[in-house]
Amino acid sequence: MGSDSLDKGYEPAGIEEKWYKFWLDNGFFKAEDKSDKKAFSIVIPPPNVTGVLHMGHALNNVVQDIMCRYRRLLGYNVLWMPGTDHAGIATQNVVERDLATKGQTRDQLGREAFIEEVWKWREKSGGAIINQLKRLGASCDWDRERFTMDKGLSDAVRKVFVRLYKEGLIYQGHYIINWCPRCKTALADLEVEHEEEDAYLYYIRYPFVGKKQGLTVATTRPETMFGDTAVAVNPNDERFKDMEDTQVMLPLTDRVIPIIMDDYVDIEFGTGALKVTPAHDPNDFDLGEKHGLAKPKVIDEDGVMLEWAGQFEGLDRFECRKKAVEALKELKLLEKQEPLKHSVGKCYRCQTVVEPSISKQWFVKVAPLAKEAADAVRSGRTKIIPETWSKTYFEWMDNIRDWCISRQIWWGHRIPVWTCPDCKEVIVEENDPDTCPKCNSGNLVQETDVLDTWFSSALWPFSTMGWPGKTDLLKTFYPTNVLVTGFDILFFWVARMMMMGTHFMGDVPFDDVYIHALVRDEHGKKMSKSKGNVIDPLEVIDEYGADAFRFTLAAFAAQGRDVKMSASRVEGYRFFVNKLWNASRFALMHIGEKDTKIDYKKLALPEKWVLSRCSQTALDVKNGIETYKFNEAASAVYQFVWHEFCDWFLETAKPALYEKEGAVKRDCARSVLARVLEDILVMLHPFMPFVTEEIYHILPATSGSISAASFPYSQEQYKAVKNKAAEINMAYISDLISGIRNVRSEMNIQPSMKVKVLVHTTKEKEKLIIAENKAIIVNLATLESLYFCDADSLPAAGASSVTGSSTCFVSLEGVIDFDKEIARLEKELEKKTKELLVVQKRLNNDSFLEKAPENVIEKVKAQHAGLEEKQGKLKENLERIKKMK
RNA sequence: GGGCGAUUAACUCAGUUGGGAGAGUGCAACCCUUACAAGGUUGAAGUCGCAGGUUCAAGCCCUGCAUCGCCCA
Repeated sequence: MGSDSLDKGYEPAGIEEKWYKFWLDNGFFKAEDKSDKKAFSIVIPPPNVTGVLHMGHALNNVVQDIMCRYRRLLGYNVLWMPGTDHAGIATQNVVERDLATKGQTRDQLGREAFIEEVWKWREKSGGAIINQLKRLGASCDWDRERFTMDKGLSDAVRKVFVRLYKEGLIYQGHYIINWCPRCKTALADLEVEHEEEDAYLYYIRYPFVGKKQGLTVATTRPETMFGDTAVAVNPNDERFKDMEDTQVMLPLTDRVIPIIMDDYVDIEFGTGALKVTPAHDPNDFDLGEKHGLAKPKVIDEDGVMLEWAGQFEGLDRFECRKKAVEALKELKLLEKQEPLKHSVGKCYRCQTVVEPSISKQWFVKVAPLAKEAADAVRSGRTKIIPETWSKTYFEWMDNIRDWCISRQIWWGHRIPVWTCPDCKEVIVEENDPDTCPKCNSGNLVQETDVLDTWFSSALWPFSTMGWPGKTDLLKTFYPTNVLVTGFDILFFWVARMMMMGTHFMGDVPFDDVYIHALVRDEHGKKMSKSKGNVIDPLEVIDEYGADAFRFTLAAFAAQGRDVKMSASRVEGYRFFVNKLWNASRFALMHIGEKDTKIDYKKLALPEKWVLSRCSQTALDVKNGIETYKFNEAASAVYQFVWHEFCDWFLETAKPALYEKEGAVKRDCARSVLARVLEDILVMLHPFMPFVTEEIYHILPATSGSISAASFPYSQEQYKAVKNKAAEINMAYISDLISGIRNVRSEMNIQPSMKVKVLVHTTKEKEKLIIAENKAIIVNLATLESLYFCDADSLPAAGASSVTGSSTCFVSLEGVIDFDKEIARLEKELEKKTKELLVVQKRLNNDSFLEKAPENVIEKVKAQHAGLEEKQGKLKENLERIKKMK
């Protein structure tokens, strides 16, 4: 195919859709349940079914896609398991909002009808994110897409619940939990986000019984005072000794409460006296348990004050705070209020301030599970990358609290627990029971709560593969090779998968956990709707193409650092895509179907060099991907393609390609060009799947899809083409050319003007290299002629450039500006002299020579010799030009 | 309060067993040379946060400090 068919610039629109469809139609993303090939598997972190693609998803999935596509190129049987989770609270919120627009509530519908509505919503608009992932190029095995509410996955949830219950690891209890008054459900500790807020610390006097004086307590939450059942002080606090049997009046009520002693109380904070509200504060709850206090609830599920609040009953909790403070002021019981920054817990789904509250909930006893899961990382069975996150993981695992798994919502896995109203028997079974096994009653009542969504997500690595069945898929792909995720769900999800995997599968769910960065805006701020700094990945793809976007993410995905994203950065990589496109366009003007065989004996220096560098780059890409250093892989290939292949190889090959040097050289150049371009496409394919597929199909000697190609350079191939000498010699030639170019530029020689150059060299080897590559030098330095000269016939008026042991004299034909050349040489001489001094200093240091390793000393000596030679030549040239003047 | 991390060129960041400070963008000069002006050539630019210490040698290891960020309580 000729270059006529290729546009001058690469236009991703249309091309991306075409190839994505092609891949799907040809089943390139399908995993085999059983195969002789080596297996590689990843389960996708299931996005919420309500979710839309954001930058975090984009980075997360691009990283996974790079690994999966790379492994396919290596010939692996790859499973990338996709799916979504049912996001209990979030989804229920969405559907309830929908209903509200129609003036309906879920209570009006009733549970069953409501759940039907949710399923309908899911069919219609759920999982939009799946199609958005496809725009990114994600090569998931879509036929296997899973949803946490699917039958199979729900069965797994039941099995796990029942087993944990029977093992005594799930229990029901009356404890203090985090309650969201808007979502009207309990939340796990993790689901509460703490935020610093400006508030007040209120100092309230609780009078001693029958007296005016009293004890002053400090609190940020005066509305909870109605639930106070004690005031606590530290027994070591001098101020309160002898108060053991004293009682105080609870203001605004007619109740009397005791003063208790407990060294939990912080003497320094506030007044040293702590009001104790066991029903609405986790720490107070513990105090209440310890001291046998009553635990009256004063705030209900809607955040409204209950009966115990007396005159304030029926008020919203925050309204009550205001009113209670006013009332205290009037009674002169409010001594003062001070501004205070303190952290307020909010619901992670709706940002409502959570209310700690006592209620009956289901819990998982996590300590035994956490131990197994933590040990798996301690022993190195599962590696967390970057390693520093394992500290965070241990910190949490070692101090873990029981996990509240029941939610008072309807959308989710209903807890498989039934009670018999007749005999009070509790039945926990995988299959719905019809009658009570104890009394045969048929009036069984099922628990109304559902399970936390994370409970089912925790089973994801094996429930998606058919567990509890003993499937081939599990046999082939469990444990998965790696889990890719952001640190924000390290506890929510990774830790819990580790617990469930080790407990139920007897093996960890993944060998590696790769924790990637957060994507922020270009100023490093977290993207958020309220800040208005959100960049929509789909818009970026529309504007710059998925390949450029993917490459940008990979290039910035350095371990342990956040990715700062901006359109201009993506634009930079679109230029790279375009560069590749145009290099290919150029290549296609020259190569044909027959240019597949390289005659290694006939290769010119740049050809040997580019093959050597290409094989090295492939190795660097391989290492980068396999060690999760995607930025290193990306920059290795970027650097090679742009600054070695395009800037040097293509330029050196042009004379041969344009048939100025005969058929043999032309064919050599063609074959190497074809080969290297193909290698480049394959190694770039994991990063830029679309454009590489497009070009691959246009290349004359390729067939089939690039996604089924082989990653270039096996160990043997690498050894065969890796050529250190060629790299050194080519570096010499390019340095020499750059030296001449520098002279031209500094001396203001027009780029189009051809100049004469004489070379004087003291090393036969350099002379040989220069002679062999004369045409290249002439061409790339824009020379009229290039000849050698002897020491006794050095040119009179010319500017000079030193490379190695050779000096190039650029003829300036009487137009030389002596002062300028002198200044130029002096500047360079100064630079080199400085460098030389540093090196000399080291060599003059006896302890360096004595203690440094041999190879380092050798290196420094060689360096010294080189610098000395260069300095000497610069001096000579300077002297000569000064005499000329 | 506990823990983790960051501080390198104007900007964004690389830099792992300690051994001559790098890239991309931006900037300056010149150039539409038959793949690409979304390009090319050349150039300028850094006491590697501060102060000590270990070492022949420190951006890298140790200690302290400063500033910023995140997580947990």
